[in-house]
Amino acid sequence: MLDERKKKVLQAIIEEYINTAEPVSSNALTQNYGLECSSATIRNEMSELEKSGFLDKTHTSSGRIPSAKGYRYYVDELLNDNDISLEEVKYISSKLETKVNEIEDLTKIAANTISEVTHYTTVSIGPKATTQLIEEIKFVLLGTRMMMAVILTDSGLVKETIIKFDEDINEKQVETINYMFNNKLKNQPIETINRPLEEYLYDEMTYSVNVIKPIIEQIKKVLEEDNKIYLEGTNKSFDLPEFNSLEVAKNFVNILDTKELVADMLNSGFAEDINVYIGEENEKQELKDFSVVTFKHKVNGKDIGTIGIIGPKRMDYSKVISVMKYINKKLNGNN
Amino acid sequence: MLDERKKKVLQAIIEEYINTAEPVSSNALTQNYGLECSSATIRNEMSELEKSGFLDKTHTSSGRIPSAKGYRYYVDELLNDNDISLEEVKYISSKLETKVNEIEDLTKIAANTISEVTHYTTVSIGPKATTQLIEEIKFVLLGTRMMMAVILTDSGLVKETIIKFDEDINEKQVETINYMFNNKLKNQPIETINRPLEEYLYDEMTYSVNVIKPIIEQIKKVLEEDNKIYLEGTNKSFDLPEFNSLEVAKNFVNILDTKELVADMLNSGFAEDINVYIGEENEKQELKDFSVVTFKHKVNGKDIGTIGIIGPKRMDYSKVISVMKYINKKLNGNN
DNA sequence: GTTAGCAATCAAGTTGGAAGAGTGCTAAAA
DNA sequence: TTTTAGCACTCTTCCAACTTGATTGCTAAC
Repeated sequence: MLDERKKKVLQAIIEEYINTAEPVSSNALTQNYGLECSSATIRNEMSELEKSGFLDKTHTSSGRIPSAKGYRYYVDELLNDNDISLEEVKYISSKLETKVNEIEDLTKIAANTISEVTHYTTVSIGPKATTQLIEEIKFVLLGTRMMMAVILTDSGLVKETIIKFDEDINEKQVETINYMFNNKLKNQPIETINRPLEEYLYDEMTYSVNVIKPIIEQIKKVLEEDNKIYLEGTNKSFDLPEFNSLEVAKNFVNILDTKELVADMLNSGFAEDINVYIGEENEKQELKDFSVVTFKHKVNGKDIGTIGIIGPKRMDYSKVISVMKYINKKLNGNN
Repeated sequence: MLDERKKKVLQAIIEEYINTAEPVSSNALTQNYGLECSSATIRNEMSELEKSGFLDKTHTSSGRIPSAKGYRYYVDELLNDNDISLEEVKYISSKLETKVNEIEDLTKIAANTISEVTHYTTVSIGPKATTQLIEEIKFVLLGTRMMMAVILTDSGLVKETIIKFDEDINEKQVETINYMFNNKLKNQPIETINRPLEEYLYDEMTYSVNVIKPIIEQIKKVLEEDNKIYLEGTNKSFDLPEFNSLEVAKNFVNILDTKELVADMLNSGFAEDINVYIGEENEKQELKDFSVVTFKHKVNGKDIGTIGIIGPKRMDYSKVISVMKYINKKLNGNN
């Protein structure tokens, strides 16, 4: 589709623009990109790349900037997905070796690492519990009218919640509840919790609806609720030249403040891939001036969490994708 | 110190400036503030207020803006701390009636409510566990090498943490650990956990250091760590005219991104009061262009959480303080 | 003590070049 | 046929001069 030199020119323009955030002139490319021709020739190539829609101009006599189509071609065909230095590899490895007790902390550490290495803002979210199996469910009495339920899923996710009662509960009851719920739910998919209330009561008439009902309701609530979203390096974005525009800065803060938007953004990608959404490719209008790169990381074949970068369309896709690939590999390797 | 008319003029200037964010001219005050005199007289008063340090000018022929001293006088002497409408009272009451299972959720809801009513950004943090008594401590086995510890404090705070072991643990051991730790720590202040390792082992030699040590370490860690900080309405600040300055916006994002700074800010206030820090009154340099208002809310005489507003020095102190007082009262009442 | 009137001050917006960066086109060279 | 040099043209950016309008401070009269 594009001949070799056009590819080279396009790649050079995109990389120069990523570095400088300024429209790229034909002259700028003759200096450092090893294109064996004059600026006039490059101008001709640029003109044709513009006609084919890979480049845009801000005004008649300006240099070129990549179009959405240009970025897309770059991401699909031209980028180097191993753009990661030895120092970065070392830094990432040491960060990921941090001992964690909860699997969600791993996601947070990975998101923080990505933000540190790429200098972009990252967002992350834990896994939806609903995709998993209940491995174990435990109840602990706290005081006399309060109980904690701890649910362990097959991929090591731990969810806990407090349940309050209108009547006193004793240790004996808790023991039976423990037995009963594990009996019904152990190694079952999460939605098993939705069985009719009567089924819980059928075997164990000893316990009143007043006890069973709040337990089920609260467990359902905590398993179905969206996970918390963690932001890392919000301020890093504010060092980018794009953020000299107040409108851009404000949109960005609005996006990060809208948790549902961020959650949708993170949940929409395909599980197997690194997902790249460039500008208008984002489903959400609000994101049209930004690029988003996300990936879900897995342990034992189960989704553990999703991490995303929100940055300018002029994002360093090579670096971002390289780092994400490396981290993804490391996380899977580290089981 | 200030005669009645000067007070009136100062109050009028501050309130006008809070509303408009523009330097206030002598003319502007003759319109709406019921000062029975001409602009020339007001100019004379303004001139004297400036000499005493209550007002500043941005340049020789500009209107006046309040100085830090002016704001301080306003907060201490002039403001109306019952500046709250019936709608707001209703809204707040309904929000605070939300049923919560964890006491920290109450802090979050209150912070969110304050942000909604005042249109400023709020930050909130849970109580430091270290100020409380351990009411109960429970251990639950998860799998074979993982345990969850749940600690309940006397003010109803629940902390939980996961502990991993290098050797298998059985239910019998968990039972004894439960007994042993409750025996040593129940109704004790949190720092009791710091007793020498040998003391734990003295009575119960059955358990190896390999089991006891990670438990103690992890519990200490989780009790001592700073609570999560929650932000509400970050984007609300970006609608303020002050945030048309990129520098201000950037500083603001940097502040919110620095969790330690926000935590210090929230933890520094006095427990009994609503604390107001105007501009340079803030301990932290970074906050010198902002005002911070914080309060700790209590239940049963124990600190439950701290909520703060970060906004421009031109903050609507009347509204903010009125709302905080009302919420504080409500939270204590609702126990 | 208060006020009207007016000169002085200063920010902010407007205008009009001048400078500079970059393109597009043409015609010559390879 | 492809590449290149040269040059006119376009458009942004910067800056200085000027205009406008808001507001004060002062003075003299009320």
